[in-house]
Amino acid sequence: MTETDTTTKGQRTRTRILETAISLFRKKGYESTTVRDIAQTADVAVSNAYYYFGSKEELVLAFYERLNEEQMQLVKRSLGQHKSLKTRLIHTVRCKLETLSSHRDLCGSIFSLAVRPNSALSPFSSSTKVVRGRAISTFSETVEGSDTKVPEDLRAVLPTCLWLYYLAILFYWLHDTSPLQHKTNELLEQSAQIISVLVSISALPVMAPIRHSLLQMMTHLEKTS
Amino acid sequence: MTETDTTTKGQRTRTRILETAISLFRKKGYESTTVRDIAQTADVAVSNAYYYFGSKEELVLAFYERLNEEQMQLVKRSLGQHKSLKTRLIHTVRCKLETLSSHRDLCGSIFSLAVRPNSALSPFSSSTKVVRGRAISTFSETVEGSDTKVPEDLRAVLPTCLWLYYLAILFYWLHDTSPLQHKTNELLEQSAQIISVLVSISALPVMAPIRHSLLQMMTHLEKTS
DNA sequence: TAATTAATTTGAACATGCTCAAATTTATTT
DNA sequence: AAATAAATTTGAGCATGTTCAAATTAATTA
Repeated sequence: MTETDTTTKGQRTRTRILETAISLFRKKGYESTTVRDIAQTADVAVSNAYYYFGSKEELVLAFYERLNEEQMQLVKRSLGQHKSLKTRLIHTVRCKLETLSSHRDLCGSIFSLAVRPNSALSPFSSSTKVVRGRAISTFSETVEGSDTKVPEDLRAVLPTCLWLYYLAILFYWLHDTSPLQHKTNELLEQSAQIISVLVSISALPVMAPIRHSLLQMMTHLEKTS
Repeated sequence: MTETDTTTKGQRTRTRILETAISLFRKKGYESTTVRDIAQTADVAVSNAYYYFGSKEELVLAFYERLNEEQMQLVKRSLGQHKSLKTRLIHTVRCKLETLSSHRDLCGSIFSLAVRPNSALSPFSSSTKVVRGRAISTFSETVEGSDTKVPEDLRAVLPTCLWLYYLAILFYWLHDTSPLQHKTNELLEQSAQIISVLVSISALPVMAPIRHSLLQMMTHLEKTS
């Protein structure tokens, strides 16, 4: 505790516990990392860990937020290399999965927790509003910077749609047992192709009713959740 | 144990445990129903329950299968009343949700379990292959009986697509806190509209590449999982 | 500085999913 | 029927997430 260290003892303990937890999660995964493990490694009583974090879930949420930051940075680093919506979308999703790739089982656990209604981790809950907003904004960039012409009205809802699309891919990826998850890769390329073609032709007269329905649906959904 | 009862003692115990479990799940939900609860109510030692069911999860899987049966019957009862793909799809999904409506929290728990990779409950795992197949076949009927013209090639993959679509709606429904889940209903109607229009125009030349991509994607996906 | 309040830490438990070796019951063989 | 094998049942106990009252330490007040 030097002179310049204005942090309180509790804050330091908290940080130590969190860092220990993340490190152990990285090393051994979620299930295999015991709260007792964490406490012992952080040189602290189990109940002390619970003084700072209400549950093991809360600990993993912190890790999740950190992964999110990594994802966004990795996406940004080389998104500019791609011009078409298709390749940009593939790049974005691929980067995101890349970030998660060394923690697949951990992500599975998080996803499972997040999917439970009333969970604080739920991607639709208000407690993840900030993180969700940032995630969606990533897809805004993916859309905005592309040379694919996107109808004005569609532009407003497309990022959210793509974020939902990403969640679906993520879900598939979590369950993909093929070597190196190559099946997810194929799914990604095929589906990105479909999406980009759909967006391209969305300006055609035949697509007008669909575009209209989609807009109505999305705006309605965003009203509350 | 009458003369006509050819069941073995074990079979009867197994059934008793299962029925007890389902009844308790219905009454108190998944989390609040303890294996000890089940065993005690079924007049059996905890370890005896584990002799018949490898885990609590396995018990809930049986419940899930039963709900599935109820769903299918409810769908069939009045599917014939609807002709267009759109109304048939809405009817099918609505019936399925209806069956689950009195067990929303339970379904949330099941869904959360099911979503976890390596889970026996996973909708993609081989242990749910039978149930999954039946669920998809329901959507086959939904498609087959409609007066909407579906291109031959699309017909092969559409049921699976609709089943995936149903899972998405189900997910939304689980998180829908609006009164009587009316938002889910709106989502259902809008999205069913979009799907039916997409299917209708899928035969048009503009849609050829998309249809082709979709087919390739779906057949590739179905190869293993 | 002494007293008091607040923040932090701890060890001892609890609840629940699950396992296992041993006991008991049922079925089969000789 | 006796002996043996197989199926069923049990109680005791483990592992892990979690809680809590009490102890200890740090900060504040009188």
